[in-house]
Amino acid sequence: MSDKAKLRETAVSQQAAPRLLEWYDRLARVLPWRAPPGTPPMDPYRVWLSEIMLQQTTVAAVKSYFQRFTALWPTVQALAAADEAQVMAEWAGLGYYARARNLVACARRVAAAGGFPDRREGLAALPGIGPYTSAAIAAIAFDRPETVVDGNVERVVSRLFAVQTPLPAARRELTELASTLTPQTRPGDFAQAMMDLGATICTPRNPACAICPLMELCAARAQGIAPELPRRAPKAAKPLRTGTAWVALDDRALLLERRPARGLLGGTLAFPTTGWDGTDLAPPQDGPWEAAGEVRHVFTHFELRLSVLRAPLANPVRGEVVPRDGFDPNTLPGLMRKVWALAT
DNA sequence: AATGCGTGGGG
DNA sequence: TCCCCAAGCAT
Repeated sequence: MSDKAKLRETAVSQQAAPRLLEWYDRLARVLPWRAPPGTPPMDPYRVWLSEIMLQQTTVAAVKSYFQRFTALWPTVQALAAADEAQVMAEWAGLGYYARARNLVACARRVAAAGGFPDRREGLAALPGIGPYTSAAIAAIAFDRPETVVDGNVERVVSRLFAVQTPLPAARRELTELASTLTPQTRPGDFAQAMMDLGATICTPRNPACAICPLMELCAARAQGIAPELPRRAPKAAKPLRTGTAWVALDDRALLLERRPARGLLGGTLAFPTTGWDGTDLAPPQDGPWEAAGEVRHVFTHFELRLSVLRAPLANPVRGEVVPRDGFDPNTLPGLMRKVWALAT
C-alpha cells in the first residue's frame, strides 16, 4: 500500500468511531426503544442469549423467542436446570438447532463456574460461542474494547475501505481493518452502532449513502461502487433431494421420533422419515399408507421434496407415541410443521 | 479450508 | 417465482 493510501486509512480509522457514536446517540434520543447513552450494560445472560439467537437470524424472527426464553428461564442458572427436550421444543422453528443444544451445554458450564467469563478468550472457549459472539459479549456486557465483526460490519468496512477481495476470502482483511476503527471507550455502543448502520443505512441493496454519517470517509461511495460491495464468491447450486415422511395417527395419538443429536435437525422432535441423502429407512409401522401429498422445503445447501404418507397408528416399531391433546405442532421444526399441516 | 447447518422476509 | 440473505459456529 502507498504511503498516501496508508495516511488516508489512518485518518478514516480515527474519524469513523466519533462520527458513528454521534449518530448513534442522536438516534437514541429519537428512538424511544433504544437505551439512552450511559445506561449500564445489559446483563451477560441476556446479551449471550440474544446474540446466540441472532446468529444468522433476523431481529424480527428472534423477538418472540427471546421473550419466551427469558420468561421461562430468567437466569443462566434457571436455563442450566432446564429439561433439554423443553428447550428444544421452545427453540423449534428458529432453525440451526445446534445452537439450542449448545445453549444448554453452555448454560450448564457457566452456572457451574458461577457466572460468565468477562473476557473474550474465556467466552470463546464455551460451546456455541465463536469469534463474533465472544467479542460481542465482551464488548457489550463487559465493556471490553473488542472488535465485533458480523455480516453488517463486513459490509460497512468493505465499503469504507473499498475492499475488492470477495468474501469469504476477505474476512481476515476486513477484521483487521475493523479493528483499526474500534475505540477504547464505549466499544459496546460502537459495535451496536456499526451493526445498526449496516442494518438501516449501509444496507446490501440500496444503501442510503446520502444520510450516512460516514459518507465523507467512504471510499466505495467516492468511487460510486458502494452497492456492489462486498463482493462474494459465486455460490453453488442447490441439489434436489427426496424422501418420505410417515404420519401415523388416530384421534388419540400420533407417532413422533427424536432425531439423532448430530446433523440436520439434530435433536429435534420430528415425524419418522427415510434418509434423503441416499440412505433408506423402513416405515415405523405397517400400513396401509395413504399418500397425503408432497412438502417442499429449502435448506441452506439443498432443496427437499418430501412425500408424506399417512396411516392409522398401529404397533410402531420405533418412535414415541404422543397423545394428541397437549401436542403442539409448534414444538416441531418448520419442515415438520409443513408435514403436519399437509397430513391433517 | 470448505462444508454442513434452518428459516422467513424483502426486492 | 426466484434470489438474496441475517447479529456464525463446529468440524
